[in-house]
Amino acid sequence: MSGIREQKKQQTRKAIIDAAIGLFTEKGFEQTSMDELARAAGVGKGTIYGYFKAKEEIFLAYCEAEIDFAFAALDRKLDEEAPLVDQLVAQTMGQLTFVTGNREFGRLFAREMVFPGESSKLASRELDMRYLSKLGEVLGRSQQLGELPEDSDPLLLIAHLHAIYILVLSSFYRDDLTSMEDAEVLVRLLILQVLYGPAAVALANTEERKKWENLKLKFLEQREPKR
Amino acid sequence: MSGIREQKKQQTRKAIIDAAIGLFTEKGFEQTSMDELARAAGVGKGTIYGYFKAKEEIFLAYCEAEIDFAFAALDRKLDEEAPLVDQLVAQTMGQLTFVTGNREFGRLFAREMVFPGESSKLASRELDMRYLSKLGEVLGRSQQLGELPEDSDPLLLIAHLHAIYILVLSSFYRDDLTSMEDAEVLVRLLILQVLYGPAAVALANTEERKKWENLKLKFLEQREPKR
DNA sequence: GTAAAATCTCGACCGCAGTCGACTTTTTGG
DNA sequence: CCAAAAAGTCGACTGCGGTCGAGATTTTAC
Repeated sequence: MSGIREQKKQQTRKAIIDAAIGLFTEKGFEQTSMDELARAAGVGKGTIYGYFKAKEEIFLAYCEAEIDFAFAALDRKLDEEAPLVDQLVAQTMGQLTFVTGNREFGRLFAREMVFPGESSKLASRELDMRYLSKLGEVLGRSQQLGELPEDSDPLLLIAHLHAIYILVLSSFYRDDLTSMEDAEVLVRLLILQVLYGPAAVALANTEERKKWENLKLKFLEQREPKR
Repeated sequence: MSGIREQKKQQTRKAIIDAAIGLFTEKGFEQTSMDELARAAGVGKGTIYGYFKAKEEIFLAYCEAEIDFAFAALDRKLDEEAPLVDQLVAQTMGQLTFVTGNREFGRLFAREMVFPGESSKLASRELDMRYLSKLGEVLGRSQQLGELPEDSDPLLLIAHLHAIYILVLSSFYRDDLTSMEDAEVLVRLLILQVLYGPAAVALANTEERKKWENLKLKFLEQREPKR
């Protein structure tokens, strides 16, 4: 009745997450063992599993904290007056920069978000909601301004933009993209294509098209030689 | 000089892969232990690591065999006379059906292909080459037939189609899609959008649009209630 | 206040992927 | 042909994530 138990539980939970944030940030996720984490949190190892189903779930809790921060920063930078394409590119690149900031962290995070296991399904859904609704706002404003055809379907566009984001993230982890500039070129072209159809490359400026030609060369080169 | 060694090595390698195919197919990847695999292959556990860097690498070798089979089947079914959109949808759905045939296998496979670790980067690159060149052929034919604007960039289109494939795969693993019919609706609409711009939904027939409306509802429903 | 029930805590323990170094087999070179 | 070097094989061992059940702590019921 008194709720002593509930109180303690909150404390313990916090202790675990705090310890995780410290250790993961310091030594990385894979390099932190559960024994270590338990010791740092001042609880038995078994206790942790009363709060989290798996190590991976602690990782997601850790991510949430980081993401809150990153999203807030992104929001501040977004310019609502800029052209639609620029806003979308900025949003996508912002996410990308954050996720790939630490390569190993990013890969784990991407894997969990894009192909979640049973245990991370809920967490992943919650996280990408925010991202999707952000895009929804941008598109909504734009549609009202007449930048988009009236009969276009916002959700379908969002799906597509999400697809682009995942693709670029994947390209990064497959070493098809090696710099953020390259990534931005690809993102911009893909977004142009979605918004304006397959002839959209023509809309890019000369500078971008040159960069794109280089990117293509690099890509094909890496695959052609049958080795 | 005699090459006895080389010969034996090929044998051993084959024995390991064969054992893996048998066990993975029968009991699944995660349920098969390296000790078991070693016993089945008739070698010591340590020996396996002379042939493969990690369990995951054996998994990819296993995948290659499966994929060869699936691709051949797909090729036979593809109708070169069909409209571009139908061909692309068929190709994408074929892949999807294969990969998700076994849910757990598919998730592991997708994770390795889309966000490969250092050890699987090469294998993943080789595998998706075939898929990409397949799409390239289809698009090439189509461009010659004038179904596509002359100034569209095939590689960019391929990138986009790949993005769609990954997105739909992801949606499947996030339970946003629960049937292959749903998946096909989404794939078709996304492809239409890429080929003909954001107003393309209008190109779908009434039946598909109804299905899409249902899909959207289900999607939003699952996210709205703050629980 | 107390005894029974419910809940939480703990670390020894399990099964696993991957390593290591002692041992065996093949190749080399004189 | 033989001994030294190189290459390959092996399973006991290590460290890890996750489980389990005995015991401690809180809540409930009277």
